[in-house]
Amino acid sequence: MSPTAQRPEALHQGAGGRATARPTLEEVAALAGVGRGTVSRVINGSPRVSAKAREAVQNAIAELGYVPNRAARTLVTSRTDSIALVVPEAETRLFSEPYFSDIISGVSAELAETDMQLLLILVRNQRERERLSAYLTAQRVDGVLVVSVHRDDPLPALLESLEIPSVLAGRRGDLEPLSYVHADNAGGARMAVRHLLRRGCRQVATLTGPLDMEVAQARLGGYRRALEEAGHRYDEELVGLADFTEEGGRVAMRELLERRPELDGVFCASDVMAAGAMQVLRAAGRRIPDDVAVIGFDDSIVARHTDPPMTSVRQPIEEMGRTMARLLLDEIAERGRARRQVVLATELIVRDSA
Amino acid sequence: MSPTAQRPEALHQGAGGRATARPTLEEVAALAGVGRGTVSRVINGSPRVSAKAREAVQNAIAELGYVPNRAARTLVTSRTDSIALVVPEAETRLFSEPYFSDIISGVSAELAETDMQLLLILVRNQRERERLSAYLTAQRVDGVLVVSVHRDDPLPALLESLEIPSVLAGRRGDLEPLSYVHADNAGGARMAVRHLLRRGCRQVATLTGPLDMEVAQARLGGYRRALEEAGHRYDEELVGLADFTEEGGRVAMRELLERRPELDGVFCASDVMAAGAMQVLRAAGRRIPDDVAVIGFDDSIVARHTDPPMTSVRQPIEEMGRTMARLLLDEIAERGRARRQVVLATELIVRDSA
DNA sequence: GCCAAGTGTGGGAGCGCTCCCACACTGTAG
DNA sequence: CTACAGTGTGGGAGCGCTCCCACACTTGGC
Repeated sequence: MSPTAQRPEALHQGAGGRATARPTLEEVAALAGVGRGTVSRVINGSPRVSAKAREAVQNAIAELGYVPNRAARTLVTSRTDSIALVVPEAETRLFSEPYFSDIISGVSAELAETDMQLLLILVRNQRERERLSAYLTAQRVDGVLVVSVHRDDPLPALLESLEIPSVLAGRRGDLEPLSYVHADNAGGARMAVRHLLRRGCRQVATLTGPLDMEVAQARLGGYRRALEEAGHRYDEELVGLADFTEEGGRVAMRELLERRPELDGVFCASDVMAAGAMQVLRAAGRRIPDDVAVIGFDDSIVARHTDPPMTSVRQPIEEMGRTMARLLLDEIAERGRARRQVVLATELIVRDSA
Repeated sequence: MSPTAQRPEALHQGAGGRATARPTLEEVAALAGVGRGTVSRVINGSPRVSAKAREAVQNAIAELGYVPNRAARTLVTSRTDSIALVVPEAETRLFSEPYFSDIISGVSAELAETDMQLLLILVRNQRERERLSAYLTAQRVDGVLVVSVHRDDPLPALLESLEIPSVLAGRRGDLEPLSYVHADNAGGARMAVRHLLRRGCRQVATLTGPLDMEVAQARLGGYRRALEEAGHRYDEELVGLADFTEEGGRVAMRELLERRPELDGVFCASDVMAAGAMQVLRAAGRRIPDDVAVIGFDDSIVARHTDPPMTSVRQPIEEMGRTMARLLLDEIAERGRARRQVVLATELIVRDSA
């Protein structure tokens, strides 16, 4: 039996193109003339290794092209060196599209320096929720990133009780016990509404997201605060309850227009809602921004393509992804460290709709 | 020493909330009154188990809440039960945004039934390319899905030589040796151009993507074919070379307009290019679609928000993701099976721009 | 000169699985 | 009755690592 035929599934192409078995710690140790323990110490950066031994090992590693076997390491340490990014399916659509890929991009950028791998888990129904629980209970990841949370989402509580390091994008409420990163939604909303007031709007309405999400609440809160600071009364009739979607924006805008035909400004809690609202306004014969000024939220690709181009609040999404990853890595490295909260600034991008 | 203090990192919350060590095969075997081998056979669905033994094992598994340890299994089988989705960073932006999340969504839907996990790998520079090679060489995944390929991309060749099961979204050229799934780009383009001709356009131009990508070539090919089938001459002056981006679309459209002011139709190989082109056309005083009809490709979110709403070619992206996953699972299950190619139909979504 | 503490090292044990060999039982043919 | 194939089963070996104990060798203080 030829040596290469023994375990065909464990072969790989060596540097020379020859099929060779993957080298093990043992082989590295033999080549370097040291014991397994020393090689392991070198690989894991232990300081208790002499310079001479370290060099010999490093040479051997380079020569053999040795790469540690992750499964073997996981088996003994029960670390997995991987983290999960959990995305409730609905969210990939609900959020403006770049949100999703920018978060991923930020997370992945931050992880690039480590040898953590990123697992993507979409949860689209109850069954998959349960699978996720089993998955997490079975400790198959070192930590969890959750892309968005509703107030009654059972996942954060699960994470809390399992004591798995985790970081949320957004929070459930003011007293979120888990670590989270979020944009300054209230501040962004406030900025937007102040902009509307400054340009002379007297009757500023708002289109909200689903109020079981803290983001939606915060944006509504910022709207209210800006109005009250400017001495306006907060008027519930100017608040259109919607759901972040384009169609929702259209419906709510129509109602708003019926209720308060005199409105001259709308702050929308998402760009797509704003796009829907703009269609309705235009259909109703209102000029934008002259009759009604409109501001969106997210500064997504849609904002640049509406007519007129939309003024919108931008949140630093990629930065949020990076920060989430960073917090999570810290929490994994230092189990039981205090949970942390990070708020990132938003920015008003002024275009032509307001 | 209390039993629970022995290996604190290997504890988990049992059903009752009590911290218990994760059960192992051995414990299941003991409870079921059988040997380790029998439990293993039950778990892996071997037919060589008596009904009685199988039932006893299944009860024990349920009672203990046993979940196999993946690392241990990987260590001996050298299967990893995970596949990688490789995304060249640039592409997450280049493609219309839903593309990315729809592919993921399709892949993940198909994987939901299996216990494969999805690893996401973004490659943003040369260094990460090399890390990816090392990663693949170290056999850390059972298969690879590649989101898009350029003609000179070294990755497919690497996958080929490593003989790792893999499926591409798109292909490098006609003779792609790897399995791939792609939309009928040529057919979609042809459909779009025929639509333009049918509505009376006499001078139909096109804006292409980067011609080192097969998608771009195919869409250009479809454009050409439709013209020639209708008895028109293929005129290079009507071809604007661009790069799928909005800014590229603007630039190319301006040049086209200068070269051929009489043009009355444009087929654009992406929606965002079409959006850019529409801006330029409007700035030049052309009415859409009356003076110039415009068609995009992708039917992305942008298409619904341009003014007027854009006619566009839709590709079944989620279905592509599903199909890719399915082909890959087959290839993993049956090593060395023939590579397969799947072409999915495209569809023309008619709105107001043409 | 001795002991104590500190350093670097080798290698056994063991993580939780799958693989496979050996063996005990069937049942059927000779 | 023996022989033999077929079925179901138990458990040893071993995957490649980390952990940790034991040991050799150094150094410094008395």
